[in-house]
Amino acid sequence: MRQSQLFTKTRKEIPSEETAKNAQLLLRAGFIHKEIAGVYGFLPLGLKVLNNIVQVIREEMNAIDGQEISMTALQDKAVWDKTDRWDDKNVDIWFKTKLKNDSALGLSFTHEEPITNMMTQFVRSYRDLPKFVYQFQTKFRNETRAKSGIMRTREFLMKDLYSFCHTQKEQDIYYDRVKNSYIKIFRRLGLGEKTYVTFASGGTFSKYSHEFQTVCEAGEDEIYVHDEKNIAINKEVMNPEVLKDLGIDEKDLHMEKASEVGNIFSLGTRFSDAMGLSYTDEFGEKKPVWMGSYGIGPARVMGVLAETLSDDRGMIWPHEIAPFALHLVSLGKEGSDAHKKAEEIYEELRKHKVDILFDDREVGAGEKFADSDLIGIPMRAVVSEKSLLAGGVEIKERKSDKDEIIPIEQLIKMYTNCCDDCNH
RNA sequence: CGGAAUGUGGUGUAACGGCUAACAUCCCUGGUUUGGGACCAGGUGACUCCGGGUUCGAAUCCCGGCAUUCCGACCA
Repeated sequence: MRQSQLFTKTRKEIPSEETAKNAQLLLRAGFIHKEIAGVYGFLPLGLKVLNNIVQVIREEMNAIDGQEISMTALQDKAVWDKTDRWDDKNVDIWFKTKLKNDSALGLSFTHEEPITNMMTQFVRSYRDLPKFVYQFQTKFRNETRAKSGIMRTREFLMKDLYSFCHTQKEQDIYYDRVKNSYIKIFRRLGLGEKTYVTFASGGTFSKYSHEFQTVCEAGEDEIYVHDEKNIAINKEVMNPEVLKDLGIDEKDLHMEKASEVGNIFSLGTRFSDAMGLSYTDEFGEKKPVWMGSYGIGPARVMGVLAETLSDDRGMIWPHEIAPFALHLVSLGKEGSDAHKKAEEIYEELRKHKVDILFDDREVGAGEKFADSDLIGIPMRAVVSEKSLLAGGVEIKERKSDKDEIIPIEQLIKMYTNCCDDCNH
């Protein structure tokens, strides 16, 4: 895409009302737009990043036999009455509204009830199980206090996966598959080294659940990290019993602030019992369905990336989720040889469907470099008279200070000869 | 939900209770410049968050809202 066509602009100054680093950076770079406190929209660059995060998650969900659907945001009170989660005494974050005829409606804050209710229409026999269903869907939570930019908001995208199994054992096996899938996802999202499988409260139906916590100053949680075992314990459940269960010595732990980017839960039969979701087994006996639910917040992931993968000049996106594969910067004046060369490179790469941002604007070099660093595309290629004289284009990784001149053909090859091993 | 701070052109800031609300940036015109937000000249843009009150006079003081941010509580 041509940068001259982008409707968003970068800012030099930080909006004074934002103090969270992720919000400051993403607003300055033109990735997000704040509507009200805790409610953010995504602009072209930000939406590309969000969609890339979603795509990584989608691929991994499909890899563990997930089937993608989309449930509704508007919710029927009657369904939620069955688990007693409509009552404000039990769930105090509902946004509630009404139809013209006064029927009560709610805006979804999660989907256990409606999806379990829906599955009663499709699950009858043991032959119908197991099934794994997921979606990317907007959740609404009337938080008493939104905070930390896009990391704790009132309206946000969530990937929620639900598993429906014959037995507890089958459910436990799938739970482990999801856990491994999540580890892979956060590695692909560039957060692998900082994200820990964290023991947390399991609620009513299991001793523990697992949270995926990314070490991050802006995080709301406190976790105790065990470096050798590469796991952590949430402060909420930190006690001698947990240490004993995990065979861990307290002195090997160190406390870190962290942000919860994902969690996985065994739900037992709580929801299937309440909604009447059961199956008939091979002996004609009626059995409850065992369930689990598994969440990841893609927008929060984006916030955590902004917090952890950035420097004083701007963002440093990981390859797989960067808004573009390459930032092509032309320093030549319109009509100059350098500019013409840049145009040629842009068209050539576009022909090969390489997703690049082309800075074709008529502004000073300094401004282009500053914007390029702020936007944070992993690779920058500068075309100028100077670079052409030196033999081609100057390429530089965003995360590095070293640049290098390479022939134009080599640049084209880098982005068009893609193989399984490369990240372009 | 308890506590605190802050609301002034699009953005960032300034202005003793007293002149036409100032400066920078952004934006527009023209010129110059082209490897780290460069320079010159001119120009547009604000009922100072809203509603009351005090005063000869309010951006400034008082009261009430609303909004934003932070701390705390809350977060199957």
